[in-house]
Amino acid sequence: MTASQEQKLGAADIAALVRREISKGNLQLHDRLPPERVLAETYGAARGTVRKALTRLEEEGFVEIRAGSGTYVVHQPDGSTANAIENATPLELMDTRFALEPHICRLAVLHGRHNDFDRMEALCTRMEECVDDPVGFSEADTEFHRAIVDSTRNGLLIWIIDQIGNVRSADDWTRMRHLTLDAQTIRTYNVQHRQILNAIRTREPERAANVMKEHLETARLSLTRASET
Amino acid sequence: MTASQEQKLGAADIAALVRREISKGNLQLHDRLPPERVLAETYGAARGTVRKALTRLEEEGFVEIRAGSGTYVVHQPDGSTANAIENATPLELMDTRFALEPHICRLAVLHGRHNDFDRMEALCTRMEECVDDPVGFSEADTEFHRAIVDSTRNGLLIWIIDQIGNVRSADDWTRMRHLTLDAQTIRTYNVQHRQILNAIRTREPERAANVMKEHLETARLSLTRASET
DNA sequence: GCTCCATAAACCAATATTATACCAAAAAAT
DNA sequence: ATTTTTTGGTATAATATTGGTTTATGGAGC
Repeated sequence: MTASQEQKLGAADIAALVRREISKGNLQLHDRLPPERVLAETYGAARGTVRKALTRLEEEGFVEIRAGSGTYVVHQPDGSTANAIENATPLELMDTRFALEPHICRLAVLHGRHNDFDRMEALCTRMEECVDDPVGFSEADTEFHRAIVDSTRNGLLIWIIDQIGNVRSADDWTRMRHLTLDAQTIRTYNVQHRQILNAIRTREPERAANVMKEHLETARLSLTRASET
Repeated sequence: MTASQEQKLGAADIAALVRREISKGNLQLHDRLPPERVLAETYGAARGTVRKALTRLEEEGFVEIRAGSGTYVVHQPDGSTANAIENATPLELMDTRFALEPHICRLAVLHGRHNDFDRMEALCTRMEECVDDPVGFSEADTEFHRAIVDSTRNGLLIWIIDQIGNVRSADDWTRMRHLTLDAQTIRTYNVQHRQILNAIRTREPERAANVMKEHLETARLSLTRASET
């Protein structure tokens, strides 16, 4: 398969390698790949072989070969953010949150500042006023988790949570969610939110992470309960 | 490894370079780029070639060429995705991996199948053959972590790790990384990779997660050590 | 034997690049 | 205002690069 050492590379192998470079992003859209004669040398193959590989890639729609000019990349490696996110199932989402949010709490303990905590505090009170308003609660809830990740000052994490937030607001998905949001559940969530905030405020990373885990566990339970209905 | 070493740069190459400077933010909206004659010299090409590149970029809507005045940037790089990722610092990246990968190991224990493990196994051996080849090791390493997340069958997580992989392959960032990859470090990594694989194979979620944490801790250490240089 | 595939070399045709010169629009200096 | 400088716009002929094609050769597997 992957000929690691100095094996002979066939046309198919070379095609695979180049195809991979493209999906990997090393070769981007509109890039011109090296001349056939150069490729031949770097892959240790004859020009004819490289040529076969490229012709095949052209048929597959990865590249475009222009005589006298060169071979160019014509393929967006399905960067469609939308797709991976739109198609995410509620369970996939829960697993992802399980991975991210407890550790985010630890980081919030490390990097959070007073005004971050004030913002969370405000959101807690707002949620407590929404015991009978699932929609309002849901908005505040999203913002609360967003506030936590904001306090980490980690742009990458913030961006990821942001993207995930787009899933949470997907249509049928929110509908499902609201089913699970009776007053009792909201009250439980509120208690947990307070616990999370306190743990972060008192700078206890592990406790913060654990409380977040419990919180997510609760959320997962009401989810699976709802989907059994 | 774009074909941009000491080769002669063609119009397409120059267009690609400028396009990237724009997406990256080094050239911002309404900035004027250097005169064609200067660009020609800096890129080591004739003016006509630079000209072709710029004309093409104008057609693509990246720049606007005004006779007698100059060439100006007219393009907002799709802020959301590219920016958060391109601008991520190594430390932000480490924190993010700390959040994700241990839990991903747990999920791999739950959902992984035999052929997943076989793939990881193959990558382990490949890495062990790369003790003196940092570049080859680095590739295999990325693919190993990718294999783990693949085995979770969680499209959302796979997508996230994929995005993060793009950071890892950013230019100056890889350069920094290779500095830290002496043979000794690679050997340490290899041991840890084996431990991770074994823990997943024997279906021990917590042990898998913990070994992954250790692994990341090691990586973070060699990173901070490198940046103090 | 045969076929399939890869190699190597040579040559052709399409395109790109270079180097140079000069023009026209805009900006800057006077 | 006018001149000067800078900048893009255009043209051209020589040269270099690149894909396209053909041919002859050799090896691996059937």
